[in-house]
Amino acid sequence: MKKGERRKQELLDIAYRMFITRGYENTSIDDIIAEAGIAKGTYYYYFQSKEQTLEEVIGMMIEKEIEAAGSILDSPLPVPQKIVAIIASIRPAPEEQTIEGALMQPENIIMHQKIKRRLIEKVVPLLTKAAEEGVEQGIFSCDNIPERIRMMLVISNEIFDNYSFTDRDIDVFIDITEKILGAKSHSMDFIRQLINAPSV
Amino acid sequence: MKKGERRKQELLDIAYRMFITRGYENTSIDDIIAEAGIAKGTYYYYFQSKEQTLEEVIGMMIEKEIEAAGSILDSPLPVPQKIVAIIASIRPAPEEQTIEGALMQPENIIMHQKIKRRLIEKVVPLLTKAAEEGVEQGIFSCDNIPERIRMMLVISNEIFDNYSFTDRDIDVFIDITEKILGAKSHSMDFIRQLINAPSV
DNA sequence: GACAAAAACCGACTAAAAGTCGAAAATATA
DNA sequence: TATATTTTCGACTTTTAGTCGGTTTTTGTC
Repeated sequence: MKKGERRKQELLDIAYRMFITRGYENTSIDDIIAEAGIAKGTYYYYFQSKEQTLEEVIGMMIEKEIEAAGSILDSPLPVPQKIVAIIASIRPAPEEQTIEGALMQPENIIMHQKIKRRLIEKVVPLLTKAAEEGVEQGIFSCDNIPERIRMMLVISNEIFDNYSFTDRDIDVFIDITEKILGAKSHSMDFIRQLINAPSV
Repeated sequence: MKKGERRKQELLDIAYRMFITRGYENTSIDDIIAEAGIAKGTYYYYFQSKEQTLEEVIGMMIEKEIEAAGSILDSPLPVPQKIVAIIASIRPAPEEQTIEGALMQPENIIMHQKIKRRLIEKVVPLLTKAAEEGVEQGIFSCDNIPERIRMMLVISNEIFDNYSFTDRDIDVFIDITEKILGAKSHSMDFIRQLINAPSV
């Protein structure tokens, strides 16, 4: 009764790899089962549909990212750095965005979109905690924290994922972030360094 | 040499209607040609692919919406009202969102996403003009206006399109909008009425 | 170890849909 | 009328998701 679990995981791994390399739409079930060396029927023994597979693959990705975000939350970083680090951590990992740039490609809108949605749902509570900490410390000053956090996430997603952003975008993002949370002006300028530096 | 144009328009109209009612994914070429009473070959005489049809259908929609937005821009409304009215006007028309709610349904992510992208590109310049007017009048105070406008649009899209939003979302949206543009606090409270009232 | 039940696996088959193509019909042009 | 151009036709190909009845393998039980 354990073999099944292993097989399913194997299939999920293959699907994951293929989805992010060639894209969800460009990956056929036949591709997956060829790679796994199994028959159609076996595949459908483990999954109800291709879309359900996607759903589970995304679940896997999210889990990992949330885990990473959680450990940042528990770290001893200053609150603003924590928040920014968490936002940065939920950005698709390099291998997920660079391999043929599949994740952002137009043919992968669906996958990309689904990831974003589910990630936001999961991350809002974490960031809310961090922001509340900031309010207690007097660094931030605002109400309706979860709603504000969600809007921050929406902005950072759209700006940094979809468009080639400029320095002015960053300036505006920093300004807005400070104002959304009621932080002191320029207190989050450090974001600029984070963005400019690590793009190797 | 005119019959072709009419036929193409006819097909675009049918495609438009079907895409927004049953969704892009759920509409087959066969559906479209059955409705039009023509053969496959004829369809492909006018369109290279299904996706190109979608692209052109979206083009049609955008055109109309931009036209409406443009006339708002030229109206004698106060600047803040102008901006909000334009943002409201680019929201999918009632017939586009309510018929089976197809536009927002998960199976229509692609279409929805494409519309949003292209609409933002087109609307940013218009709203930028309005906002600049506001700065000249001393109602707003900010730099990097196009970038700020884009972020406003991103927020309003995400919040109002995708989730069932709450009163707190609206409060936060108003607050953020004021701060993004550097408007006086509570100067944009009128947004609340617009949202609560006209949902008939 | 025998054996039955459950789990895992197989692959030919179906169905739906996008897109192709060569030829026919309609229309314009000379 | 003859010819060229535009428009239309529909059978055909290809690709892909998903089904199904049957077979093999694994597992628990006596």
